[in-house]
Amino acid sequence: MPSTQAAVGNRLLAKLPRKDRKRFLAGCEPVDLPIGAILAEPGERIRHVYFPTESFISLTTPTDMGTTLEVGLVGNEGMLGISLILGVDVAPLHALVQGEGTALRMTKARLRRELGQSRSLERVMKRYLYVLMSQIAQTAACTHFHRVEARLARWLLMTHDRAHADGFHVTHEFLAFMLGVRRVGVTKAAGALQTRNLISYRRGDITILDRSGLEAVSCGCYAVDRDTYDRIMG
Amino acid sequence: MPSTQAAVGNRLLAKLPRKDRKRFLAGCEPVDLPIGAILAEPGERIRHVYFPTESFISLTTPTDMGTTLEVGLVGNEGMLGISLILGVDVAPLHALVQGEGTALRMTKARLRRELGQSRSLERVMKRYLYVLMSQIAQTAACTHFHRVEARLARWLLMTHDRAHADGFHVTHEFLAFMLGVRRVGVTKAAGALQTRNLISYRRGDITILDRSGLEAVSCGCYAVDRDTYDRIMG
DNA sequence: TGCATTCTGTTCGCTTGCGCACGTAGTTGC
DNA sequence: GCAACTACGTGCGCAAGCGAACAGAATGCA
Repeated sequence: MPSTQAAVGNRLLAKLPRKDRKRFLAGCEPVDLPIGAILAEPGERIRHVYFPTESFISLTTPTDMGTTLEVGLVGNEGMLGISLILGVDVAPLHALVQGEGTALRMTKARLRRELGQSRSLERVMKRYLYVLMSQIAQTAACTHFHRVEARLARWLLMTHDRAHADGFHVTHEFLAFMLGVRRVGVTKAAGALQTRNLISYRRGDITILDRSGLEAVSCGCYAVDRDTYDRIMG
Repeated sequence: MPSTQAAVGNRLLAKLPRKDRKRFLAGCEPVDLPIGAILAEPGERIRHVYFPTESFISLTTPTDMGTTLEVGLVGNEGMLGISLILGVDVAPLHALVQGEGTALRMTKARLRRELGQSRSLERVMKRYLYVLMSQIAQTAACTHFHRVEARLARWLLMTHDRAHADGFHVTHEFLAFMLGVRRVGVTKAAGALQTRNLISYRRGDITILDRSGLEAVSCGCYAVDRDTYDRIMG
């Protein structure tokens, strides 16, 4: 994939003016992110930032009892390592590759230099941080107030947006991990969605059949997130 | 209160170098924040930033069904309106004065100018944003996994830190609103804490009797937040 | 002093989700 | 072709929290 293509592949970078983008891309290294890879751990140093093109990444908070909750999802609409823009090179969250595929990667040092040279870059990254922060707050409320089925629907829609395909691989076990519930809870919720012909799945392969149906089942949180992104980034 | 005192009154501003702080304070206006005042609503324009000195402010996310969840708490260790540092003058969260008292206030325009003149100011604000973001993520997990009693204990500790007194005014009804649970749930949890002599309350007046006891009852989230603040800001 | 209001305590039946355990069907590997 | 493994389905009793309703106690105001 030529680098101009790759730029368009990440919607954040696509927003940069042509000249800035060209220089920025020259400092990026294309990488393939394998599923399950851990790109950041809370409290640990950040070495690179990642701009997913095909891949997507889950941001999770671990808790005392070993449970986990996904609080953010990063695909080609965003980036990983955004806290560098705040001058903090320590990761606040756990980052796990959830959908394998390509991404662009840049070193911390290089990013710092780029930020000094492009106001547009700084602007885009700042705005994205605002969106991400809003998403985390929304997730906090959603997780508390909404039922597993609605939350699952939201998760599927968010993932669908970032997966560039109607089907993707994810087991009930993994979903339970992300949603912070039991595997059985996911099995039930997913079964209900399948019965209504909104999705179909088979041994880890989930296919989205009816997006608008899912939106109806999901809580409003999905729409809120999307609107926030459009309002701030658009 | 003379302005140098007021500076020390807010721990964020206290971190500025003497010269920057002096100029910054000259641009601030001391205000009294009455309990219940709404200083920001999601989606609305931000006009001022606030640096609480005695007062403290709840950050909440409203949901579709009229319920609410507190995702952050701002006292003299922080500020309200931090999103301006990201170049977005639209409030992401609802801000409600929870403890009345003094604060310093600055207009959006003036803050913009100050940010252009003081790298220290920018640095401090950026780091605080990181802390706040971490706190929101932590709250997401806490709210989902921990029982009302533990969450209440955490809330009381956080508020105690910001109230500058062992006693403060808050009803079960209000607490329920913040924690996103029924009033009855708060009554039960608070009753349990009172039975163990950790707190005492009477018609809206809560007094903290045993901080370390509360820390034992609370989930680890309180300690996590405090440690993050110290690590990043200290 | 009396009445309305605010705040707290308690009860009842119900739903969601939990932990645990076991069953079953595809899939992989020797 | 059989064993081992992975992924999904189901059932059980249990606890937390919900919605609704009502009762009592403290306070404030007329």
